[in-house]
Amino acid sequence: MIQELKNNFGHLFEAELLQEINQVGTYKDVAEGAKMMEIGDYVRSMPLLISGAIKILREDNNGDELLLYFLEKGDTCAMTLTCCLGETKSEIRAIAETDATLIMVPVQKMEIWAGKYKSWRKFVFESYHNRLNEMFATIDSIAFLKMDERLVKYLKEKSRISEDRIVHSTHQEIAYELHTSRVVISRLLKKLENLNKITLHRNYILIKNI
Amino acid sequence: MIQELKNNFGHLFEAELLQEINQVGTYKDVAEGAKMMEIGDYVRSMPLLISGAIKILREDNNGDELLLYFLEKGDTCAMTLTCCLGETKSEIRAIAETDATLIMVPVQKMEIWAGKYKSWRKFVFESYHNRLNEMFATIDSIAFLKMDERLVKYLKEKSRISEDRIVHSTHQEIAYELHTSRVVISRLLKKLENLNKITLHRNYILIKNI
DNA sequence: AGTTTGCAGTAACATTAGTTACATTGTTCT
DNA sequence: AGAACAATGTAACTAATGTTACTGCAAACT
Repeated sequence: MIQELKNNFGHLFEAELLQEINQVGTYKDVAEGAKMMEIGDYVRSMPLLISGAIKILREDNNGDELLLYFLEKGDTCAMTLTCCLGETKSEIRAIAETDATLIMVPVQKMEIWAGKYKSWRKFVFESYHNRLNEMFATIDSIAFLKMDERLVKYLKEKSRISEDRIVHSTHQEIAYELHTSRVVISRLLKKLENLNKITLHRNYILIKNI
Repeated sequence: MIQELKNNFGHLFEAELLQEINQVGTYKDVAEGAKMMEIGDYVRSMPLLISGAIKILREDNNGDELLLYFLEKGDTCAMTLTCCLGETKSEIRAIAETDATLIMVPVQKMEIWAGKYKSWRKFVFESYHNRLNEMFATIDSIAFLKMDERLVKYLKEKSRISEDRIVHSTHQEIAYELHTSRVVISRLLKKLENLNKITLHRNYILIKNI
């Protein structure tokens, strides 16, 4: 198991820290679709993502969802970082986008390592930084783009994340994640199909050249 | 000067750290409207906000702006935190919303203190956490609210930040920050006035009960 | 095979937001 | 005062998005 750890985090952490992570961390496999964190949850351990992808969602008062961003291997969840320390609740929902493997590190270690290892501090800071930048990108999309452009970005990203030219989503699911209605998505997808950029099928979409 | 530092950050930092901050930090006053950071800037020092408020803006390719959030006393700019370490450029613009006072801390200290002082680590982590939460709130507004609701939130926040029931903005300025057109803002403001929630004047708006 | 269910296609319409154009009213400058 | 300018008010229109309602089709179930 230490090998996977080294593959994904070896360039970041020194051998000693890798050892520690391997000792105290527990490996965990999650299946696609599994809910890994819910809004309001208290977090007691920190996940380091070894493989797969996690999608991070936000929800409003009416239960409407919005996709914020994806986490990929080498990432961690910024939310847990201070939830752990600060005893605050999660503001977001995390769901496995694909099957995924992760290492769960106990909360206490996080702060100890932050004092002990410079590389750990760097990792934590950079994680925050990356999450912030993803949030900026998300805000750009919502604020500056129209729905058709957001849809194209969504399809590209979804395809990239799953390493598959087929996006396995229904129109309704896409509508949820972009926070719009199914009819709107169907309409825009049909336009993309007419432009020969995608091909529509039941339950999946083939990405051609977008 | 050490007194102001203690007032705002005394509950966070131990005496020794306060001393260090006071020694290496330089106090700086900025006037309302001053541009404190531009998109693409490299950041070489970290600001701790003593008084006043800073607005943080995002810009798209066409030069259209969007207000992200405000920083208030006791806050710091999350962007600088890793820009300093990572040598990356700023993704945002910072403009003094009111006259403000801040302490500029040299970059190098930031990492040194992170290893040395637990309270500093806590502060930095919490800063990130707060910024992330503000980003969530911003995304909620953009994604889930209609323009009239966003406008009401904006006016409330603006009034709160400046501690003034009068918002000194033109319709055009508001339109920029909410990324819409002046006509739309004028229209919605007029509705709010008809609902007796505000009173419109040239160059300013009186907040009554929103 | 027949029924039920979920997904997708589409028309028709409502609402919200963005755009253009122009009038009106203060302010500032000379 | 008169000219020039900035801010606001409003109408009329367009575009984008959201909503309702109904259709056909495919998969799943009995």
